[in-house]
Amino acid sequence: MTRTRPAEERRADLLAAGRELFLAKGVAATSLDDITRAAGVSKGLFYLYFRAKEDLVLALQDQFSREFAERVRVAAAAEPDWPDKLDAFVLAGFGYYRDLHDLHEVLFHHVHHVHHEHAEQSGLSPVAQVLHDILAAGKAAGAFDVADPELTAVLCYASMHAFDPDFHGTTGPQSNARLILAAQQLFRRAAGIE
Amino acid sequence: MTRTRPAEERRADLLAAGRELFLAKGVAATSLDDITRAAGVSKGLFYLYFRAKEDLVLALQDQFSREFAERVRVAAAAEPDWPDKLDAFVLAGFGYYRDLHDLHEVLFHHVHHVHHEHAEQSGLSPVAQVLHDILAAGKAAGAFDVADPELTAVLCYASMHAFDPDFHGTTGPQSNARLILAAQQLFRRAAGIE
Amino acid sequence: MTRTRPAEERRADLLAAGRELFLAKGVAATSLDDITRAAGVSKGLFYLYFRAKEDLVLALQDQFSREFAERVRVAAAAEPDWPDKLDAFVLAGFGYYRDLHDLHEVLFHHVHHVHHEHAEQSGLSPVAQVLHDILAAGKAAGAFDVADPELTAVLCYASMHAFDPDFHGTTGPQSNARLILAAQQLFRRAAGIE
Amino acid sequence: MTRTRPAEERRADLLAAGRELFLAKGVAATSLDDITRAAGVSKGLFYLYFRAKEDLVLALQDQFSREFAERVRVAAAAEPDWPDKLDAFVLAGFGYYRDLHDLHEVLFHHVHHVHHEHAEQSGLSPVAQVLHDILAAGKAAGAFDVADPELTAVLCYASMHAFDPDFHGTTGPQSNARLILAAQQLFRRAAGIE
DNA sequence: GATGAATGAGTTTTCATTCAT
DNA sequence: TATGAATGAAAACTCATTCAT
Repeated sequence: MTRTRPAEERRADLLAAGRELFLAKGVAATSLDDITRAAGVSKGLFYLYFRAKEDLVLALQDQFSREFAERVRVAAAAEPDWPDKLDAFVLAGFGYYRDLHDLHEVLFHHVHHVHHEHAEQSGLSPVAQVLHDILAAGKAAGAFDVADPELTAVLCYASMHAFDPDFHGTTGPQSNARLILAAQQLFRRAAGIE
Repeated sequence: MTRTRPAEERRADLLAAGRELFLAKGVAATSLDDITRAAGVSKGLFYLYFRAKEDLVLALQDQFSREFAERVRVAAAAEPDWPDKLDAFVLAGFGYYRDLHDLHEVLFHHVHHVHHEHAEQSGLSPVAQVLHDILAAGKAAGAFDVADPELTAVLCYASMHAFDPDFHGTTGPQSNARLILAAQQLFRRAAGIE
Repeated sequence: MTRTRPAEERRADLLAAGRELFLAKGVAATSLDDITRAAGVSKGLFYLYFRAKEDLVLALQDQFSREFAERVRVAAAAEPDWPDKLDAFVLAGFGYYRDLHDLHEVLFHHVHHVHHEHAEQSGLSPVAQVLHDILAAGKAAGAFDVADPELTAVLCYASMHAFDPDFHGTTGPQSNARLILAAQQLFRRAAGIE
Repeated sequence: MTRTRPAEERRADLLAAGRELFLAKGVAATSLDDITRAAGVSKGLFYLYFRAKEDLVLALQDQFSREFAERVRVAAAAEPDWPDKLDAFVLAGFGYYRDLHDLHEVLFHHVHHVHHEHAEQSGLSPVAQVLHDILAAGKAAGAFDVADPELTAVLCYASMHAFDPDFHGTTGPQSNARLILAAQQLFRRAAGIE
């Protein structure tokens, strides 16, 4: 079983295994043994692709942030009207967040004092940035009325933590629908419409 | 130094030592040796008060949630007018969240699968419950206009994650003021006033 | 088998186990597992007495140097006449060196560039120092004729490396006698007598 | 870069790389990766020329001993008079020993039980053999007076360990001169002259 | 001949937990 | 009640060696 695979795929295998296991058991509780066993490779191979366990976490963080921001950006961009952009943002965010919130928590909070998650550029998380762009553009277009688009974007983004099933108490399909409606109302009201 | 102290105080000593150390170094990086040394007791004594290290974490989680909810409840109750209740809630929450967010992170995210943080009772976190009570009461009194007080409370509570200095990009006193104002506007709009 | 033993004895057990194993297999080839198994203790206990494997090596180095120097000093001091002092020094050194030369090699040369074995005080090894004291005193007493007692002591001490059975080719009891005689002749001639 | 080079050169490259790295970092701390990278070849190729890492060490030990013995032999042979032969032997030995002592240590002491350094032939190290030849020939010629030329050669050779800068305490050019003089006096006296 | 991706046993070290005193 | 010496199962990481290409 010493088959040589393309480096790209090996790396992807390890990322996938890490993602799955970190999600299931948390970063600290997942050993390198777990990861390499799940990826079907030897322990030594891991160190050919990552210098340490922490490197894998970092790579997954990067992957996560890019994916999430791209999803909500595309969903909002597909709508021509401003209120619809907000609703689409919420809906897309709900889907992604629901699926991956746990991964987010697990990836970004496993080490204390190291989660400067979005310390780059304007200091905004990629997702908050997308929402900010929408709010600012809508305000400039005269469609929205919001005093502080930047921090309102941050607050609304934070409110999406509530999409985490562990966060709010209720479950079931109709509960999802209620949550989306409540969030859409919140976002629209935050934008000063309705 | 085999002094017998009241059990209550022993327990409090250990809780205090754990709180301090978990905050400073994270749960995983804090050993029982650290905790018992800081509390000035032997390692064996720890197991007379807690069944495992995890028990201490659970006890601190409980302590944390109760304190936080009580603070915002009292702050809101002190205001007679409904909009002021919301503003007071936000202000008190901001102060508490800012101070203790690190502790929260450290306590609730150190191990996955354990942060069913508020899975008891109605499923609502104590803090979200307080906000829900305000929204529902205000709605019943005809002061608020909100479609889904429960989930709106959950969403607004979640938006307080943005109080985490690591979460939003900006810092400084005037940034704090902006954040509070933006949150108060959001909460009021969520309640259908303004 | 969780018997509590006096710390002194535990430490001595570990030192003895390390000495034996290092001698038998070398420092690098001896694992902590080997050491603790030989000492009949758990791996964890080792770290209650030494901070790392290297600490054990250092402790053994110290033990070794003190013992060796003391032996030859006492042997030489027991003889009143100067030539006899030299012979006694050689004889005692032969016995000790024979037994422990391997240990010496293993302890002092296992790490490159760290063996500043006798960098203290006058820069002389304790053993060379003893020989130097004899040569210098004998010279002062008019019994010896040696131009450079210090470096001659160092050279003679170094010549004792030949006591290592691996160093010279021959073996057997009569070979030992020959080696001692040759060394005693060398030392006396070095001292300018005979 | 799959250039086929003459086997001799490949082998020499690997020996050179090993010599350099072992000297710089010690045998244990030098990985095969280091060696093959330094030699500019693949890891697999190494095993075409040596059966194991240990083989490389053995080959270097051999190289070392032959070189050293040849140097002192030539130096002594160039002198017609017997006392001068001894002095020349010491001088050449000093130079070589000083330069390469570190390499010697690193090669011969990295693993215990392998340094039967000169267990072949007559059991004498090549260097001790050269000195023995000088002493025996000088004795036969009536120039030297020494009871046991063989073991005296071994002892004198061993005394050259003192040429190791780490062995004796003092340093500096005048210290070197003193050491050489002391050694020459010792050798001449060992040979029964002066 | 030559490569280098892959292996996996082995290493040092940590620490939650137990239990004889 | 209270102690702290002792345990031993894990963890992260290394590296000599192999072998399909």
